[in-house]
Amino acid sequence: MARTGRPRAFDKDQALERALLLFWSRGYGATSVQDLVDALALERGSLYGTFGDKRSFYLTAVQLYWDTYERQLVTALEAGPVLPALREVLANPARAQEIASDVGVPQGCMIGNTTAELVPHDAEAREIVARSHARFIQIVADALRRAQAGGEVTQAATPEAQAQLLLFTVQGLSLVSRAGLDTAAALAAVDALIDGLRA
Amino acid sequence: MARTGRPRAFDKDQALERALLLFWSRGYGATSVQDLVDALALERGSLYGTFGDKRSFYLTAVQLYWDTYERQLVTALEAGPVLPALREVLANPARAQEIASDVGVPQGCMIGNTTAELVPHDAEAREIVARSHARFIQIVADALRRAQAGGEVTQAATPEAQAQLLLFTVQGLSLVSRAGLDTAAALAAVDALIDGLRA
DNA sequence: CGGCCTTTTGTGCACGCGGTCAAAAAGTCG
DNA sequence: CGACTTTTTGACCGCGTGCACAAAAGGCCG
Repeated sequence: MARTGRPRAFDKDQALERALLLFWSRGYGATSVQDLVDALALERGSLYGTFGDKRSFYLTAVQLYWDTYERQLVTALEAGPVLPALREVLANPARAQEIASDVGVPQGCMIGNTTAELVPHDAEAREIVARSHARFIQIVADALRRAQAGGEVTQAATPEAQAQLLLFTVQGLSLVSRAGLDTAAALAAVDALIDGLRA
Repeated sequence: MARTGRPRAFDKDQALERALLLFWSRGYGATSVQDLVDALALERGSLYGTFGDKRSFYLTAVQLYWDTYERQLVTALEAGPVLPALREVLANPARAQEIASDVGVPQGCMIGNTTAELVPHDAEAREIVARSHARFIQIVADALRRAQAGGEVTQAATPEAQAQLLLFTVQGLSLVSRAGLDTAAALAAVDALIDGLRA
């Protein structure tokens, strides 16, 4: 498309990644355009010209966040026993909290943060979030279906119900962790959940 | 203290309740002082004079929210079998979502909303939220301890771990429900969790 | 080399925000 | 009645925001 003209002076992908980190750690409202301008080392006009307004920029970043997360999720579940992998999926945010107690470090799940801050009054954000939820459930339910067939996971509930429960738990864990968390207690709770799924 | 002077022209408690509903449904950032002034039918100065600035006003409302919730929680768990009561505690937000799909109606758990929006950069909010979490765990763990002793609930995990898990789930459920929820699927997930706690 | 197209740069602006203040009003009490 | 206290009222302020725009700059192509 852009066959000619002055070349961009910054790396668009890298700028998006930096913006993702900023939005992730501070949230939408608490991140000002000026913050972005400072952190990305570009000028106001360039930002608007490249990414549109602040809202589109944020939504683009959220989409990138989810795409990255989804890839990791699929990889984690595609081979080996399912329950240990799921245990890791849940344990990760619990441990992340311990490490990243500094300010300015991403906290919680960005999908969850978006749910709380934007979804109630932003239809497009709601769509992105709802789609992410659906994808999570689909991926996890597929894995659980295999695990049920293999005798690893109880058939007391449908894979979909179990996946839905895991979505609730991981979202709740990420959220609660923002208020400070006893890591050991959180891991014990995760174990209790995983044990309840065992056949 | 105020033995004399011009009497207040509005009901303070009622104003706080209305503010609670507004903050609950829109969140902190999306509720402007002007919104409050309009909804409470009082003037700006009266608001600041009575409740302090917007942030204190919000925190007061959150505290009221939690006190009310805690009272209901204690009542629900103090008699009868524990698991059906816990099932209701979890099922309520799932069903609330179905009814309250209109705009302007409270959505999700206000503690969870506060966690996402204020806790990262507000120490006082973090304290309120952390205290609420601790109280929830304490109340639920006490009930679970009784239920374990009575043979209703499995002893495969400690009551504290189980209570922590229930906190994660109820917070996650409330959060996810804001993005729209299949009520039946959510209830199935709740059942899967409760079944996993059964002795 | 010169015209062209695109991005960059930096200023400028209007709006809505949270918050303040001084004067008027409405009670109480001696 | 008149002094005193507290609340009400409504105008007002400074600030930061999201956003637009005009001019300059940089690289491609004929």
